Amino acid sequence: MKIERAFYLGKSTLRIARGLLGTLLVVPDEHASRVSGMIVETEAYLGIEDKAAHSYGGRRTARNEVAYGPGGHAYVFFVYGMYYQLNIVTGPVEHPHVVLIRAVEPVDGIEIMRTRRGAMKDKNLTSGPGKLCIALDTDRGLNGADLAGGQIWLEKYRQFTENEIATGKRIGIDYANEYAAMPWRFWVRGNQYVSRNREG
DNA sequence: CAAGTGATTAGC
DNA sequence: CTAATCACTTGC
Repeated sequence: MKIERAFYLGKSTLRIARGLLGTLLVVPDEHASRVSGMIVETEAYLGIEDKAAHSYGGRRTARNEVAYGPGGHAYVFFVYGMYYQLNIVTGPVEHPHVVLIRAVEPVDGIEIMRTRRGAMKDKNLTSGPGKLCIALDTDRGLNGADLAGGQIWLEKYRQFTENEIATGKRIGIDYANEYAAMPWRFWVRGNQYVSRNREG
């Protein structure tokens, strides 16, 4: 069952980032009907105040424009000359909070993911933000896509309890000074598809 | 551990 | 216009 729009419009992006663990990220596919993975790792980016966020200080560019739109849409951007990263926009209009999807566990269409990822061990198929975008074929064509539409969406799948979820600092944002230490990364404890195994 | 990669951004 | 940067991955 598709996640309802109200969920994405919630006040606390941190709660949404936690709540996304265990939901299924689904992309339709012409060969396999659909390709999907269960979200096992997320990071919250808290808009204007967050030095690690693209919208820090109110920065507003062509790239991050969709983050200023209403929650419940995909924000996809390109980085390091090679990789896409998939985010979920949260909160109301003019409130540029997003949740980065850092890792999923393959559920539907694993054969297609193997083809897209090349000669890779299964545990490397979707265990990172760039990897999962290749496996699920989520590129800039999905930037701004409505999660209530038919291009990409999330479904309820599993629930994790408090102690199955771990929290720590975010990855790859050391430039963000005091915000680099904020515990805004969430992951499913012990899951082999989490991008790195470390506490924090 | 460092190279690769090019869109995006800020700063002239 | 130009130069620096970058929410990563892979292969050495």
